[in-house]
Amino acid sequence: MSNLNIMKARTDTKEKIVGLATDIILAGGYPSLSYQQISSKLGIKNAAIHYHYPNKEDLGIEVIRQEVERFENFMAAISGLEHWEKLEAFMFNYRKYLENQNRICMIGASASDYNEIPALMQTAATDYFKIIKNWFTDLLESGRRENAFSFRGEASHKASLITSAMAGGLQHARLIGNDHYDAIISQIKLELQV
Amino acid sequence: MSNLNIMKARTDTKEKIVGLATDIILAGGYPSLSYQQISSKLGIKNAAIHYHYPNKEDLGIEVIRQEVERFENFMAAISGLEHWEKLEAFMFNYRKYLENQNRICMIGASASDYNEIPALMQTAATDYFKIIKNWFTDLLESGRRENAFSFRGEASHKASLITSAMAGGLQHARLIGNDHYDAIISQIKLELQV
DNA sequence: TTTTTTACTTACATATAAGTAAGTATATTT
DNA sequence: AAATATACTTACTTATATGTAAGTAAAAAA
Repeated sequence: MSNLNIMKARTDTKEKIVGLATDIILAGGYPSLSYQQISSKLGIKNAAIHYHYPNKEDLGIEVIRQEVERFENFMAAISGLEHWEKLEAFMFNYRKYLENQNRICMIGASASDYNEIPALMQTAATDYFKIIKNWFTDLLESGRRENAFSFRGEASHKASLITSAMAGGLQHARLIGNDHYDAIISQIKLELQV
Repeated sequence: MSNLNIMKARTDTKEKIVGLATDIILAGGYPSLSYQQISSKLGIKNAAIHYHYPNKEDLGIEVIRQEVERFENFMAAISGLEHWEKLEAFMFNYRKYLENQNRICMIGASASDYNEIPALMQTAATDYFKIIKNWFTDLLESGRRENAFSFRGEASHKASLITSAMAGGLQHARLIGNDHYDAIISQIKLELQV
């Protein structure tokens, strides 16, 4: 019991650092992430962050790793749903970024700052996007086979279109409002109807 | 004659600064833009840039202003074309970013760094995107009316989908290769066919 | 109870960023 | 020919960034 609490205290700061770092990256990109912002918000010193994550790259990699982990858990959690339900769940999950002060998704943040992030983050982001794109391709392919979705052309092309439209839509919503994102979602769904 | 040359020399550095700044912003975002990079490439000193553009915001605004100007010239130049030709021209023009070392478009760069750019750049980017989206909406609407395009739903929704997919596609191409962007373009065109 | 580990803080090093003030050579205008 | 404007450079200021080395209090292990 006291052991449990201690374990919690031990990892509390470390977890909070990653949580805040994630937030900052989704709001302003990896280059905008600074030890100052994190330490001041947590009431600790910069060096405390370096203790847990020796350099910024380590922290950035951990942020992406946890994001991938979250998505894998999400995929597992909705694996039993119908095709349309899966699609809706994915879109609903994505829309949360918008509601959280116009955050964008990790893929979009990594891609737009691709030339400014360390090599290991680049490959981690690539791997992450491949997971998402493959998941979406499978969903579209099996959905069409079972007559839940209707669309022309290759499922992988359609998956490219939809994932990039969603990621781009989150970004553009910052410029012209959240309606833009919602319009994209409704258009995607409309065009998948049988 | 000598007057012309002098005029050219007078504005040469200033133009080169904006050109380089544009390139840097499309490659790494506005926060990655530094006076050092520009001055070293042009063989001048940082203060020379401050002479032409007192602060970074002035330079950033001029970059967007010139980008909008270019797009307006482009729209004017292709205004006489057929619907499909206009669409192809727009997509071809966009694809040049990819070929130029995976640059992204100005809208995508502004949107992903939205929280890191000055307020005047934010509104300039918003105005720019509205111009593009309206142009695209008009193209789709008149194209459908004249039976060149076929699609379900509202033209403005379809325009949102396409513009965000293209901007997002440029970014994602950095992660998984240019085929991703080409797949999006071919899917968009396939889905517009009558 | 002594030793060691954990999770920090203090203090500092180093780099790079934007921005400014004052000086200067050349070209242009008067 | 003298005055002025242009397009810079030199030299400096200030702020902020990542990162490191050494010290420390409390908890855990031996």
